[in-house]
Amino acid sequence: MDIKDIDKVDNIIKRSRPIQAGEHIYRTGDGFTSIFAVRSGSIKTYLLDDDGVEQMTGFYLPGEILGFDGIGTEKHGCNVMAMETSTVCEIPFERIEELSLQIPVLQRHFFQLMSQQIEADHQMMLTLSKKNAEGRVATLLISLSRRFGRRNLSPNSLRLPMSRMDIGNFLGLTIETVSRTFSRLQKEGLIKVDGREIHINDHEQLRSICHAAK
Amino acid sequence: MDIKDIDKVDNIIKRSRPIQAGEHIYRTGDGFTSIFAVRSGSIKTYLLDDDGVEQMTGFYLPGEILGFDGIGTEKHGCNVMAMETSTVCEIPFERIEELSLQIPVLQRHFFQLMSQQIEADHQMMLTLSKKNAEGRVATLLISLSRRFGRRNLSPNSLRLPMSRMDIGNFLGLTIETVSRTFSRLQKEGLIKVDGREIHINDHEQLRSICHAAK
DNA sequence: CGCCCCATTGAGACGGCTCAACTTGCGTGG
DNA sequence: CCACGCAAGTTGAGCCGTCTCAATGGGGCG
Repeated sequence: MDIKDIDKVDNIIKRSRPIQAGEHIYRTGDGFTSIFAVRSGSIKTYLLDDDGVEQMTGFYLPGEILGFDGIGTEKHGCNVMAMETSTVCEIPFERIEELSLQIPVLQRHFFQLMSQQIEADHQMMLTLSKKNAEGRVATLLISLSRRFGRRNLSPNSLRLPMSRMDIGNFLGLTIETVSRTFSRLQKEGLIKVDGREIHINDHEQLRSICHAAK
Repeated sequence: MDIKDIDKVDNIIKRSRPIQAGEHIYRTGDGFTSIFAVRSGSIKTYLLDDDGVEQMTGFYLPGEILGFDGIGTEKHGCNVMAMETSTVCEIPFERIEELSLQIPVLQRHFFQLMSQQIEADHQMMLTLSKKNAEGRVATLLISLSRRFGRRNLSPNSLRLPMSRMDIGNFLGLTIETVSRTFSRLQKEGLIKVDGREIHINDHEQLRSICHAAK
């Protein structure tokens, strides 16, 4: 993309105000107008079905993009909440569509982003369907570590943006099982746990227990 | 879309030869060039990870579109196999991208299709994470019933295109549990099972046990 | 007919859930 | 300053649903 194109894209982005922990950016059923890029903080997305069951569908860190649900129906299909004070960029989707017609690489880029989301969701299906508690927790830690590393933060020392409850909800486990699993991994020396502070001692071994095994 | 546009789209579609049961359309790592629309038969997509663990990621029936994985990386991220003799239309993705620049509603349409795939995958995450065996099987049956109905087939009487093995793999259950669950639902009178032939006696009650409960 | 594959059914093992008690950190108010 | 309540996390004991292992029953096909 050349400078002029980047400028055009830049012009349609709205910088939004900070969002407080626990505040929603949008909810299921809200009209779909925009997608969002996380600038700081951390965001969770979750389904809330009729009988009140919650399913976390994703955690989003700075640099990541969310909101691709709801293009089909014009209504958002999930809830989006800040897990801590966060800022996001709002990107009006109609503008993106218009610009995409002029800038082919932009169109390609959004197809790619959505495709990546689909692949990530499929990996998550594998995790939920085929891994035991240790494998699920290890997979989450490796994922977070990689994403922290991409932002030039230490991949070995990280602060979990989410509660045990959220982790359990995301991974299909109870908070008790999450807690016990952290304790076990710590006892085995793979990680060091102090509340939300996690230190990864042995990446290799942690990665090895990500492999599916029920 | 006006007639001329429909014609343009029609011209880029390649009608492919029939594909035999068990034959692959593409595999993980193959270069991404096209998406596919199912014309007849039925198709399954699945991940195959390093240690040989398989995770079914979707079943596709006539009228449905697959292959949105791999746009990001230019390589397909899953395997795609015909479950019975099937025919598909191949739609070269570069052609779609070119046409989308000329026909805005086409671009919108593909964004919508991918968005719907994402929402369906999130629903599947909820199913895998929060439902017990009965709920998972019931959810699959309701989904198939709805999709058969959309094709003007009976929503009450359907022939499963996939084996018990595939169902178990998809739902994160063993074939034994799938089998036992079918038997239990039959004993309760909700469905009638005869191998792959399923008759749904009580839609209402079947739908009611789809609700999450572990 | 005999073989093989798929499906069904049973018995026992085990991982994660449920329920419950206890700890820790934090904010509020006396 | 401490007392108190509250929310989040940890740990233990027992239970339950699904997996594992094994035996048996068809159905299609050479």
